Amino acid sequence: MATKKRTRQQKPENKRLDIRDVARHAKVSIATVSRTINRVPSVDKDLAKRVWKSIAELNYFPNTQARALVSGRSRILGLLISEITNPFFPELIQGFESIAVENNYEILIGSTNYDVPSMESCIRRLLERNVEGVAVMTFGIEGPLLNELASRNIPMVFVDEAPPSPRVSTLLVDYRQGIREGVQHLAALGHRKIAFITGPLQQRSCQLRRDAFLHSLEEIGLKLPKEWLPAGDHTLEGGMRAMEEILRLKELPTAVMCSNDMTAIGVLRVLARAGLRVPEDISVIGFDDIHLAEFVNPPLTTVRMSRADLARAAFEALRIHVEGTEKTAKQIWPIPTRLTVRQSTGFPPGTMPKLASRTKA
Amino acid sequence: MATKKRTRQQKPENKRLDIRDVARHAKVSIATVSRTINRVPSVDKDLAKRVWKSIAELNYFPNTQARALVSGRSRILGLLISEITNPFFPELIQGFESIAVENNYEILIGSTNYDVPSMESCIRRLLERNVEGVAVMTFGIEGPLLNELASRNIPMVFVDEAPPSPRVSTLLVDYRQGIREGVQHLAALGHRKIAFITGPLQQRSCQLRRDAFLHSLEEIGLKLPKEWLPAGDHTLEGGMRAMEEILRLKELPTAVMCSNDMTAIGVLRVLARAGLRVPEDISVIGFDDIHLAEFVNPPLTTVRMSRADLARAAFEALRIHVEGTEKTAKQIWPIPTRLTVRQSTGFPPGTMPKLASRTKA
DNA sequence: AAGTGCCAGTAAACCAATTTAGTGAGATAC
DNA sequence: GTATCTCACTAAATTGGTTTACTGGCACTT
Repeated sequence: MATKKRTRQQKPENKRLDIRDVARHAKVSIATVSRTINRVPSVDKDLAKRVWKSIAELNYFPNTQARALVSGRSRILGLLISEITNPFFPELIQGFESIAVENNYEILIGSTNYDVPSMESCIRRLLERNVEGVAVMTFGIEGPLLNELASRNIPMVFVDEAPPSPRVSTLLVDYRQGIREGVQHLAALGHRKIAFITGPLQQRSCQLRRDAFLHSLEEIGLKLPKEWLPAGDHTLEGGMRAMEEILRLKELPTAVMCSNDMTAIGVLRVLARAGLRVPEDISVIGFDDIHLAEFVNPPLTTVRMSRADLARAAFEALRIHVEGTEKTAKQIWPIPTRLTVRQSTGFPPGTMPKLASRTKA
Repeated sequence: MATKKRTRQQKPENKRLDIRDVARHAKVSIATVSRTINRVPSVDKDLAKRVWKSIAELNYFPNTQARALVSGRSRILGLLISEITNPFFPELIQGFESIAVENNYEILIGSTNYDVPSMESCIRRLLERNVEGVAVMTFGIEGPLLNELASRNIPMVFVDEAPPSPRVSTLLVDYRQGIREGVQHLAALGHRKIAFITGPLQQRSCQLRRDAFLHSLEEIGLKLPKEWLPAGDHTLEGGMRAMEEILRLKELPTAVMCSNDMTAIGVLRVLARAGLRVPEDISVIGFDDIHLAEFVNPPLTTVRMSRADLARAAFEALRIHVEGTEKTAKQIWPIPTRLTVRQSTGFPPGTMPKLASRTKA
């Protein structure tokens, strides 16, 4: 008998602090504590003060699980990325996390590792944890599980991809601006032979970068042999392979633009091995402006896309649907890009014969 | 009347799938569904089959929050790191996450950003989400909130630091082995003047690396002027500053070892700027063997500490306390380190006069 | 044929919060 | 002086699972 009623009588010492402990301590009801915590305005000022004092004294904080269960809000957002070891993503995560945490959300990171099964398992994990929204920062809308996210009406945000349902937003990046600046920068230096190493073209973002490049080239009346448009895969190794491919060609470009910085760093590496100097023999431009770009040799001229902006836009796009009244609309943001000139770009070889001559060491 | 009982009668269409939906569908009791899901062995085989079939057909999965609430187990582990943009950590996260996910845990990442207030706020977040264990991969045991973790008896694991309570394990890294290999590698090449750039010495790990270096130097009878032991902070910029400091000295070392790879990459950068060639003019060794080490110019000779091993050890150390019967013991693992020789180390200048001569371009 | 296990099923307690319906006290209206 | 209206408070239902105590049916003992 006594043991049966134990739960309400005496605390099994190691128990977590309860909302009813606070209520008891502040000598008010449980509901009043709840209302105080949730800042319902009707609570009497003096009572609220007493409650806050008790909360502070007991060092209490509410149980997130219980809260999530009853309110139906997990306060968790999912963040789907390609691969955490690609330096672009940690910078993105940092931005997304800080703004999420500021707003009392926790984030769950899923790395799709560029393959569909891992992506499916990521999405399942997110579903099981009842995420309130998902920022998809990796490619691939395919897959039945993603449909499940949509069918559960979970808000999502994609980059550059078209939303397949309501409560799904798209973030548009203005690749044109930055890439045009890059091409014009090269052209102004005197370059006429410019190659471009693409990313994995399944990704819409990579198509858009390539198209922006081709468009900018056309604008200034330059043509591009199709051998000068090799495909990388946004990894360092892929950049190395693509550049090796270019080096095997009869006619070399005097400048190479890359779909991202990791590719460009791979390019730098291959050029250094081949004994070609950057920028004296060949100029290189990256894309993203990852932290590392400033520290490679030579420091990389690159198109900057602010990860902080991207993260913030992604969060706000989600918030509109998660918290707001906006239940059906889909929103679009334009993320700007700008060229950052460092030391991997210079005059093409031959134009300043006294200072730079093509020498293979 | 009718509306009052609605909840149990008809579903408000958009409601989440319930365990009782499954029970109804499989024509068994709720308890049986629960037992089946949790693989209680006493469940009748045919019944279990029916339940699994229903689960699959309805595409049901249990509500994690409700489960966590009643079972008292959140299946969330905390991972405290210094800074996600330091490439060491993404690699660590990758390892820790993959093993955690394999075991049905989710991880919550907290970046302490090298300052105590952020660390406190991270710990508070972890507490609020009811983490079952925390892997502390950054320095600083101080702070009342960390005591709170300990006082709540939440299992933790530290690297190189002494546990302040039971249910707290320590991971020991065998710095000696790898660093000795590095020093002996340099000595074998002919180096006698070796500098060492430390990390932030508040961290026990950094002290240990430094001590391992000093010990190895002593072993082979070399002395070190104290100007050759400048402090970095494990960032690239810190490495640059420390190397600039060394370059201002009257007598230069012929080799520099670094407390981590980011420091070494900063060193390479400063040396390149100063017109010193690596390894012809000066040899450089890093520590960690981050992915990037292979791709800098020249590829970095470095001491490898497997992030995967570290992550696995951390997870297992936590698991013992979280799941196991081991309620009070503290465990210790030895994580091995080995030298990886690449191209940033070579003979000291002057020893092979025909091939390498000290030239400042 | 009665007694004893052994399982599966039922119903209810429980976890820690939110939220709704209902209550009671004080203020205002008539 | 009583009726009515606020408004803040309390009590209880609810969320979706797990778990326990209890019940009932079937098989095996003796």
